Amino acid sequence: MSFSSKLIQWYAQNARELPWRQTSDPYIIWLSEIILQQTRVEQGLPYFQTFVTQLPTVSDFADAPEDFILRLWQGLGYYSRARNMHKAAKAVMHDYSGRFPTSYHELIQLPGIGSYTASAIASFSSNEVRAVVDGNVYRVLSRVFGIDTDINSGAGKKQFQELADSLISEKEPGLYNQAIMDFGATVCKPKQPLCANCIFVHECDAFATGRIALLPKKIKKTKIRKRYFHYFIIRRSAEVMIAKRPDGDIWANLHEFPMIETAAPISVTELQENAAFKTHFAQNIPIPLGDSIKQILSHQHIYAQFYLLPEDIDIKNKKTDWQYILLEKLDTLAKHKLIFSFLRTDNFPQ
DNA sequence: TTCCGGTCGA
DNA sequence: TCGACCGGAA
Repeated sequence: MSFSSKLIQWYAQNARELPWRQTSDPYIIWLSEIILQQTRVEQGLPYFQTFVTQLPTVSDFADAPEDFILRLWQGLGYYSRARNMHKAAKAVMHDYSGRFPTSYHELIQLPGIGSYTASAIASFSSNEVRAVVDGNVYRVLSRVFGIDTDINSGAGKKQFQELADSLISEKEPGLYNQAIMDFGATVCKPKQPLCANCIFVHECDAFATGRIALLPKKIKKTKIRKRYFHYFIIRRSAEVMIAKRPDGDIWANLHEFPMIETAAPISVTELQENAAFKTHFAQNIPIPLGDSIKQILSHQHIYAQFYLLPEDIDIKNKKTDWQYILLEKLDTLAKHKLIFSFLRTDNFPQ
C-alpha cells in the first residue's frame, strides 16, 4: 500500500475531532489555520470558538475595529497574525466581493498567508492538490525517509516540498494533508514518539538506524548572548594590575584587566552593591572611563565598561592571576581586541 | 532553561 | 538568509 493510502487509512481510524473539520467554508478554515500557526490545538481551540461566534463571516471580520480583533486575540501571542487577518479580511471584501478565495494562487497573496497556509486552505476547502509542509510534515518525512538535510536551509525546504508533492494523494489531497499532520502531532511526535504503534515502523529509516532523536535536523541558530563586562584599572605608581582570561571561555589565557561580569547593564551605584565588586574592592568608588565599548562576536555581544579605581588600593581576596606589572610591559602581553580597543582610546590614565 | 513553530521584512 | 514575533510545554 502506498504511503498516502496508509496515512489516509490510519486517519480514518484515528483522526482528532476538531470543529473546523466539519466544514469546507474557506473563511472558517482560514480562521482555524491562522490561529493554529505556531500554536497548539488545545491552546487555539477556545479562541477559534470565540472568533466563529463573534465574527461568523469574513464581512463581520472586515468590519470589526482592529481593537476588537486584538482583544479577542489577547493571550494567543504573535499578534501580527491578528493584524494581518484584519488586512486580509478587508482585501477579501475589496478584491473578491466577500467571496473567500479557495485557490492557492489567490490565497498566497493575502497578508498572513504563506505557502503552508495557502496549501492547507486550498486543499481543505476545494481539494486542490497542494502538499502542506509544516513542522509535522518535516518530522514525519525526515524520519520515515531518513533525510538529514537541515530543514531551515533553502535546500532542505525545497527537498521536503518536492518529496511531499510526490507523496500527496491526487484523489484526496485534503484528507491526506490532514492525515500526515495529525499523524505527526499524535504519533510521530518531537519527543517520545509512539514508534511501537507506528504504521511505518518497519520501513522507517530513522527507527532502523536509531536516529529518531536526531531527525528532523535543524541547524541551531546560534542565538546571540549578551554579556556585560566591567573592567577595573588599578594603578600603583608605574604599575598596573592585569589579569588572565580563564580556560573554557572566550579569549582563554589572554591578558586583560581585573573584571567582573553581570547579566545585565548596571549603573555605577548598582556596581558598588554587586557582591563580586564588594568582595574585591569593598567601599571603593569606581569612576567610569568613557563610554562602554561594544565587541561583537559571532555568538555573543559584549558590552565592556572600564572604570578607574583609586591608586594602590587594598584589594581583598585577590585572585592569583591578578598581578601588578610595569606599564611598559603591558605592550608585550598578549591581549584581546577589547583591551587594545580601550587602550587606543584616551581613557587610560597615564 | 530549552524547545517548538509560519510569516514577514530587512 | 536570518532575526523578530510570543506563549506554553517538556
